[in-house]
Amino acid sequence: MDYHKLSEMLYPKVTETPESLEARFPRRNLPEGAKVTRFAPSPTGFVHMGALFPCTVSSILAKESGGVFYLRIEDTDDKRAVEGGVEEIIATLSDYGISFDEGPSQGGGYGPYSQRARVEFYHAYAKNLVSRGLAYPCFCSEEELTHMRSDQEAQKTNYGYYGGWAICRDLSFDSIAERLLSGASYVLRLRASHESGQDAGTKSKSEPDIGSNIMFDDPAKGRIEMPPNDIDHVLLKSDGVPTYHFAHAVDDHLMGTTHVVRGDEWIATYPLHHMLFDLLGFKRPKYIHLAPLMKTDGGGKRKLSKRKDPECALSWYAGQGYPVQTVQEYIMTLLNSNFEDWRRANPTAGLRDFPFSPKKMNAAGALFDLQKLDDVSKNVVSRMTAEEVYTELTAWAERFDPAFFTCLTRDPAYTVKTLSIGRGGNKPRKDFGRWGEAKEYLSFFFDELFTPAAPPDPAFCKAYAEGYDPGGSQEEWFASVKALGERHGYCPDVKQYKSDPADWKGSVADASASLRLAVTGRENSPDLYQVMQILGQERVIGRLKA
RNA sequence: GGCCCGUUGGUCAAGCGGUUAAGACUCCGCCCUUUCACGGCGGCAACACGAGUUCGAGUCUCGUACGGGUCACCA
Repeated sequence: MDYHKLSEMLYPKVTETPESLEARFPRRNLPEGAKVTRFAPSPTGFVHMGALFPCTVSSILAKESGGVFYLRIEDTDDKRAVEGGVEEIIATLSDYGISFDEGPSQGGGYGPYSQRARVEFYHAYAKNLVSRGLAYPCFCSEEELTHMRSDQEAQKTNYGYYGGWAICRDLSFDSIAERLLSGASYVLRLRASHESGQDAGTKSKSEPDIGSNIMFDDPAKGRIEMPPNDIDHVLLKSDGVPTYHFAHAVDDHLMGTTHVVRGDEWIATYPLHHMLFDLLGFKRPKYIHLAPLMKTDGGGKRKLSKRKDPECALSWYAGQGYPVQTVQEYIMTLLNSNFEDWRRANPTAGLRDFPFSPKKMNAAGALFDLQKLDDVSKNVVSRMTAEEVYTELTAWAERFDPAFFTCLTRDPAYTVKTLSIGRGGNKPRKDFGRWGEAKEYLSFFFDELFTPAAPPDPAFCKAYAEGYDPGGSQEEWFASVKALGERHGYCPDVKQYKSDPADWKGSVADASASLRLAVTGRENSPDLYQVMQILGQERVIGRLKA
């Protein structure tokens, strides 16, 4: 077989060669240790949790090493493309603090940055492989492949196009030429081995190829050892567009990627990638495989699903009113086990300052825990200033709760005051973590949201209202609560009350509880004195007497 | 079915041959406190199972069970 002649027949118009491409895309000139990483989504427009994880890791790895992080659109499957999807992806990631050094919108020296625009590159390498006898056209139809699969199942042999099952592997030149002339469609397959078909297909299982296994070291998973690839995988689909595998090899080589971060569902295809890089003469990148996010379902765990789980979509967090920073912090918490400790030690430090370590990543899939997310969020919100909360809260309300938005923005200074209670200092309040929760928390500050509740001791409330003096200090204020409470049968000293409860109706704590319920309509509220100050004399007295 | 990965309290998660097996979330108790929170202190609660290697195993090896992934002209 004259493979060179075959390659010319298959790709007569291809003018680029591996040599010309190597010359066009020289190795990146970067400092020692700089990592080049990428985010490579399909242009569906959606970024989901499962994608944000590897994306975050890639971004961090590049940034902290002074390397390059770029966006590459994997649009080889035209069924998935969505209008405006790329812009949507960029905008979403920008919200989450992730930006690219190179990509389809801003360009860069290693583009184009979408795979459809790179087809000639793949063909140059494909032609080269064919001319070296390492790839061949396959004319099998979908039906034939389906039959093959069921035969393999019946024979309990491994599935796939390999060895003796690879019927197009040894087609003669004339036979290929004839089919091409008749316009038959074909895919280009890798010739995974040169063994004669029969041997490979019937190799005895009791004689494994000891020592021929390939291995790689994954920082997250440790050393992984697998048998080498023996499947004649498809390299170019019948429309000439590459499969993920082939595009991965060509693109990541040409674009100088040093570290590939991806989900661990890709581990199974590693042997193919290993083989492709070797055959093409490329230096293999380092791989970091991340375990999938899990969630409890019924009794067991399962992978977080794009289709079934709303919390998989990033938009869900926006709708619930989780600050972006919460999601970022939570991702870091799941990604690196020492992040929480670091955060406690550095409560105000920026996320970028965290020393991320790929080795600290967990090998097993983490369970996505909404309760934990709430806790993280409360901490995040408690560290914000009242003005920051105001800005984010109103932005959320404008989109998701217009009525609430109207309340909040009617008097911005007033709203900021309500948000200031218990904020700042070493022990900030942690009343809410989601903007959706803030409405409930703030309800009594706005008359249209206020729901009155009957206090246990209306007489006391009324008496208190009669003598209410809004001008006093906090100390004077609570001295007056104690004094009036005592006259109504409430012990001014909680400890004394506890040791001798029989003599009293309750303690000053119960007196306060009555006032709180009357003024706020709730058993929980921030510091009552400050609440009353903000509400103003008229509203306080009105509610106490109601 | 083949191949690969995983399994420490309810959840997340340290641990790398010798530890009283960290810490966080949840829950419970106590303290602080005018209230509500915050905070502090304490408690409940774990190495999937079985062999082996070793003076000694959560840590190494093998097997079993369970969970997950993958085996497309999808990525």
